[in-house]
Amino acid sequence: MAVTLADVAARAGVSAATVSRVLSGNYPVAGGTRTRVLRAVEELEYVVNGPASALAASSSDLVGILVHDIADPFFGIIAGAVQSEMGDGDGSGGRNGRKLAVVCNTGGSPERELTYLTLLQRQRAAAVVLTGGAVEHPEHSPALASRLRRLADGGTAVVLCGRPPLPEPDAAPGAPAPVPGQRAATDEPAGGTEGGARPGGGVRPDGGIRPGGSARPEGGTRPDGGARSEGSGIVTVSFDNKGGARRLTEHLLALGHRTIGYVAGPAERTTTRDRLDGHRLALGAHSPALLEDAERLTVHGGAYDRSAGYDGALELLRRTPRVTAVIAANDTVALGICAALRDQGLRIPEDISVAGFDDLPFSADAAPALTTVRLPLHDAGVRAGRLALGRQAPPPGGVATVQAELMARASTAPPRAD
Amino acid sequence: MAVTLADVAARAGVSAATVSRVLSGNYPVAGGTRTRVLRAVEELEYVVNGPASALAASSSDLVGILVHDIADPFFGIIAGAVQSEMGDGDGSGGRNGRKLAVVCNTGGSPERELTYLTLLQRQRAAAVVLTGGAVEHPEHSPALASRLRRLADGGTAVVLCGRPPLPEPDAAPGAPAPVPGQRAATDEPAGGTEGGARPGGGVRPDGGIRPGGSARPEGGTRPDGGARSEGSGIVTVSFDNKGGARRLTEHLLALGHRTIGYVAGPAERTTTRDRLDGHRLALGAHSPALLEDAERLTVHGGAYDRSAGYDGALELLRRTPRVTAVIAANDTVALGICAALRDQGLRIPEDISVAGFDDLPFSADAAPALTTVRLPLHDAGVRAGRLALGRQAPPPGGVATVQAELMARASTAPPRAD
DNA sequence: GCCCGCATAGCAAGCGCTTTCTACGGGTCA
DNA sequence: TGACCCGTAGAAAGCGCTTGCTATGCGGGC
Repeated sequence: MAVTLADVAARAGVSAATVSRVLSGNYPVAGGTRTRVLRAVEELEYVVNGPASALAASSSDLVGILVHDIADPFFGIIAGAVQSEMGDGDGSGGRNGRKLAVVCNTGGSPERELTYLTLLQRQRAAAVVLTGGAVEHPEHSPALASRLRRLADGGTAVVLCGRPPLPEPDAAPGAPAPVPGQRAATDEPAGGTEGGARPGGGVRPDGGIRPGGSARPEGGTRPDGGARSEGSGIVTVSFDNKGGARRLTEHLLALGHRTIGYVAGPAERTTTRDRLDGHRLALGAHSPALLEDAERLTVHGGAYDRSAGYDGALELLRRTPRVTAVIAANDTVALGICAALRDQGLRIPEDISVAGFDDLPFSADAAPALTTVRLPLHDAGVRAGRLALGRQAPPPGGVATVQAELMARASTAPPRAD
Repeated sequence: MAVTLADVAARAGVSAATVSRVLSGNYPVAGGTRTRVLRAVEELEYVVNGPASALAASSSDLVGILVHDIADPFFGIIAGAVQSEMGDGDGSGGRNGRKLAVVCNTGGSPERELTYLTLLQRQRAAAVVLTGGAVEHPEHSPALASRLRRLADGGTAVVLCGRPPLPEPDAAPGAPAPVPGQRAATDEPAGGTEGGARPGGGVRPDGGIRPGGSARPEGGTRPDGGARSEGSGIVTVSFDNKGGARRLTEHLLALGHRTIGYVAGPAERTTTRDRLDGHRLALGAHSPALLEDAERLTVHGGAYDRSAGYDGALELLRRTPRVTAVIAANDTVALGICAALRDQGLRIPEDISVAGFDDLPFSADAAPALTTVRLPLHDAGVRAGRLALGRQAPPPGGVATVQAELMARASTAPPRAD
């Protein structure tokens, strides 16, 4: 670990400053000098000290990706896509060439989500991408929103992918503390402290002055500067869960189903709610009567996993043996449902239809191939990645919505005619 | 971002040093002072500056987990397990409480693997866990080994999970030649490597002073302290791919199959080779004649994914229409094989048996339920995580092997009697 | 009653890098 | 020919935190 900038400088016969400049490539350095430095770097196998560099530059090349369940391909696909955008897209090769995109597994726990966010904030991450539905909780949601805004204020790009945009920080603008109960601007000294503590006054390159409550992180010093522009600097790539769910249910209705079970995900997830909303929208549009039964035909699982589907299907069958179709919270749940149904001696789709959501890779291979709703997860991830890096202009209003497409396959068919 | 240690110190009416000590909890601080500091931290919503802290302490709480394909549950499960071990196991809440475990997606590319390793080295990561089979390449392997050893020398714990241990750094690969004296430490317990690697000698904070001695078992302030001991400080949790594959083939042989196709993974992965070895071992043990056919009955896919299975199965069928069973590189590939077979009008297992490997969650839900070999991925990940943090003593010889268990299910049956 | 030692807290010196600001040589424009 | 400017490189001041060493206050042993 010993080899430092100074070592390289000595070897190349230049000053540390020059080496630094060669490495970051944002300052003119004569060709010969550059070559000499590069060779010294090579010979000494010099590797920049990230922390030191981050400290001095008050920025880092860490990008955090938060996922609910890393073992779930849904998140894996998104995360992989985001990560694929982190390379040095501009081929500059400079220090800002490559970001260290890291994925953090929250396990669906709001606390861990917050913990990771703190860790990321501690590292002064360049960007944070939160994937998957948000957890709606009267206590957690405001805490999360406030932490995200604090991050954004600190210059970290925040992107939400697969969840609804943050609610407006209602009331009094100008204060970074958006949440009512949240210690109102108590510590507003922040600005003052800064000024006072620093004898050097205006030396601070970025945050130093920042007049008023301008939420916008500093302008050009740091690469991500210009791109984000919406109020909070928090952009969203949301999924059309509602529309997709609606189309799926319409498909089932069109096939003739009238008693449609629904094995939903955890009630507090926005994804769960949105999909359910879409489902009921379709039901209601078809006939109010159907809507009345909806409640009874809905079972909430504790997670988006296989066993939730298995158990949910059993419960559904117990409550309403005559269901002719079951919609799952997602494809994984659908697989569990299929298993349960088969164990009960029911054939799919002859005796009962099953539909999933997401169109994960394995869905087309299920037997029978699963009818589902395709979400362009990869594309969404790519987009989120670009947004995070400021390589793409944020969508108007800061929110982009990606569409969901019905994939009608073999697991759904008209109900038996008996 | 403005609030610094100094701000907190000012607010609490103490010095920055004291605040630092309260936060890291490795130095006696009077109760009242501690409370005051903690309150100030609370009020100012202070968040440590990671880079600064890492720079000063020359250590960080980053732990990198490298995976080939983040969208593949195989890796997701391992990574999730590793990550689950990163919490503050001792509940100390101190700075060393929580590590930022991040997963990096190499996409199976050796270059990206190296790139990530550099990035991690740059961050002075506390540990690095490499998961999944290694890529065997005359150029890449030495480069990787050398980089890993450099990491280890720099104090980063390196754990290999699911791949064979690093070969001995045998003589004379002229290159930036890794560490001459290093190997000697093999028989040397603990201290050797550690002490030698640190020119600064007594500077290391470790056991340093720690007055008061809050009887914490873990190796001192800095985690990796004494735990790793094998020569290079690189430990391995390897999978018994060979044994598992062997048992799987034996199962098929016992059922009566004699023409067994094999859709393998990319040829250069150690996982591929090991599984194939196990397969052929079983074949050879049964009858040399079978071994002769093995070559012709093996198809290599370009990846461990569904389409490799689909295409591989088709190719196999083309070459040898009379195969009665097909073994897949892993479960995902098996699914692709099943799809192809079904598309060809073959029934599983009546017409042809199919077996996978890994026993991923969806395998039990496939139709028919997939016969496969179960690898305790979660356990292995947990173990790797503990090893990485030095929370668990390294296994003798630095290598632990986890066993594979045959899961005979419905996708395999005796061959048709025609 | 004095001195020693212990428990606490502060001082200040860095950690390795970035980034002004300054220095300097040579070419250019009057 | 002299004042300037441009292109380069170096000196040095931090970035915010950790930690060895030092200072202070107090209780107890002789």
